[in-house]
Amino acid sequence: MYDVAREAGVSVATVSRCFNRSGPVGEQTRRRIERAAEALRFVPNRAAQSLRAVRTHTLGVVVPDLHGAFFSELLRGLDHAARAHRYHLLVASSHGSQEEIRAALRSMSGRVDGLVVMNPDVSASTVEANLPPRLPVVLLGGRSGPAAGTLGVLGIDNAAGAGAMMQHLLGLGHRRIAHVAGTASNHDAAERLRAYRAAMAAAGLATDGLVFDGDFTEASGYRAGAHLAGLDAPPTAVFAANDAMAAGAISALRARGLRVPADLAVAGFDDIPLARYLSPPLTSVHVPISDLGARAVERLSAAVEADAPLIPRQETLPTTLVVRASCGAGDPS
Amino acid sequence: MYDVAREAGVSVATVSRCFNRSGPVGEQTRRRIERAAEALRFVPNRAAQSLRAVRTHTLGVVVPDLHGAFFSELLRGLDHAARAHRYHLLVASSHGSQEEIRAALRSMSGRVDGLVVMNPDVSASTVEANLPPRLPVVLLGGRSGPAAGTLGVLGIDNAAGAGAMMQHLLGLGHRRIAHVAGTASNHDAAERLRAYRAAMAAAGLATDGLVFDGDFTEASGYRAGAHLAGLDAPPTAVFAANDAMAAGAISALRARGLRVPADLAVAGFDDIPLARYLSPPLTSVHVPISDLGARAVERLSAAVEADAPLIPRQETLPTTLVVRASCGAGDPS
DNA sequence: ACTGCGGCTGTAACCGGTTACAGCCGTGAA
DNA sequence: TTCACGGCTGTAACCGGTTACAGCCGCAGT
Repeated sequence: MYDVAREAGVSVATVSRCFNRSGPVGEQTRRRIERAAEALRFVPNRAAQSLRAVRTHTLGVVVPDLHGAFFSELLRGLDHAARAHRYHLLVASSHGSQEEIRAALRSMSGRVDGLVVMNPDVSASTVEANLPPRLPVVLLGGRSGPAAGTLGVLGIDNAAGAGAMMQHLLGLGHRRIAHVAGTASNHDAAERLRAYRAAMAAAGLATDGLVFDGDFTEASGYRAGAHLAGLDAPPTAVFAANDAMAAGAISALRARGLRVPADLAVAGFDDIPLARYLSPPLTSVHVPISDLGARAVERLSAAVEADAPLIPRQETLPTTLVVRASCGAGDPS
Repeated sequence: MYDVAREAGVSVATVSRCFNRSGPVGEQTRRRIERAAEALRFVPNRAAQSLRAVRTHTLGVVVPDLHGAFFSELLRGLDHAARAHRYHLLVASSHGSQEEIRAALRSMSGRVDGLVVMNPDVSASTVEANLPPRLPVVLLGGRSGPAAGTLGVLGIDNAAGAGAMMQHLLGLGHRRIAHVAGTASNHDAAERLRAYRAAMAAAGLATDGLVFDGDFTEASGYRAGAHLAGLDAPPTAVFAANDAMAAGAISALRARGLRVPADLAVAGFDDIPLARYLSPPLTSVHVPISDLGARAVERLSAAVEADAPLIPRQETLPTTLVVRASCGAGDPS
């Protein structure tokens, strides 16, 4: 900036005012400055601006992984809302490891005005210990305990969603319903599994041998499908903890000559955009993934604008059952 | 930091040395400092560190959109490589608009050590005009002209991939082959369309009425499938410019009672992870998406470490044909 | 000619770290 | 006792912007 000032024959203060329109600058002075800035390819250094302003216009995002449609959709929601509020996104992924989480959180300090942390197995105290006080943070989909300290918590209603799906399947007459569970340490996965077990128990049905441990990937869904197809008494329905595993399961079942839904109904969870385009279109539980991101940004943005600590409220977004052809009911389109 | 220094009864220099192990610090002094830092929840301000060090340990990523498996996969590749080189990622999306691109680029200045820009319709001069000189930049999948100025260019071999796919379809005996094109302004889409036309022309086949304008979304693929199924003389094969549109097309064809591949073969492009789990498993052109991201990070990282301008080389990554069941050939699993 | 005033512009402190350089202190040797 | 030396620690400049405050200049009014 000093170079631009020298080139234009003015002081740095004038250059700054010219760029931010934060003070009066003479017409021809402005032209000289703009010419100089262009010639020198001057672009203001945001780090310096952030340092001085104590505002970065950036929100941090820490997710366990970037793989799959779920995170893609979440990021899209975050991005969309961030753009609307004129924020940028700083993304870090912490492949589950506590150490990586610590590093990711610490790397955010001073670079962001607020933080979205999605991590099943991270405690509120870990987050707080590695961030400066007063930084607004929203925890996504963590344990639904009371929002601790100054953290906001945002989750989805896994129990209600999984419950609705189970009622749907039971209502269609299914009695042997299998469940392909998500990553064991994942909180959402645990809630979905619990709701499955509860619904089966309430209907007086056993779940022995009907729960398959998956990890949210298509490949694990495929393995589950292959396993179930080979059973002596295969289930008549499979409820997967997410859509990717449901797609994998369908693929495995078909490869073994089973028809979906005629021989076996399949249902998923998340309702990713592709779900309606699978063959057959997948019955799923719609999760407002991008709304989740949008809502997180709203809350952070509100806290930042007001320069007040975030209200440590817990919020749960509703889920809705989406019936398509893969369970044999509803519009077969 | 001054607070920590005061609390521990030392100077800021000692605190800094203690944290970075960049100088000798007495044993009990260190303990006092650590105790004070913990009590005050001190986390160093990265903006200040960046400003002083002129290194941010962050790479910027500008993509047109965050939607879909392609970007998800790209981000994963970038993230993985960035993590390996101990970099963080600053992500911005510029929904196509020139103005948003400008804003995104300018917001990166001083916050990143290097930049990955993926944008079909952005000229090298736009990029250069909105970034400080000497900032290493890799352009992804842009026009494959000679790498301009100081920009690196990284692309994939669309022509070879689409060509191989067309040879495969023609080899299976197909003569009426339709193409579902990607977003018109997209460079990759244009190259794939061109290769399709070239292959048809070389085989002496007409393409009248066989090209459908899509936009890379499942919905546009669905519309294309519905349209093609309703033709008086439907094609015997459909080559979609990406997998999402292929999935949409399959869904539409099945909804109208057509069998894939028996009545109509379908092929895609990108080979997203889900492709093998579609029903039927999708024949596609494998694009090393995550390698693309990894390679971009490698080149930027090399330039940053060497503190030398990036070598403005153009690099093209190969694509490979992946035959699955959706075209009636190959392993039907 | 002098004063008042308003429009531009310049000087310098500050944001929160890092680090070159200088200084302090205690110990061992002369 | 004096001096050299090495191990710690403190002072202050610097990174690149922003901005409070002061100063300059020209013009209108008296």
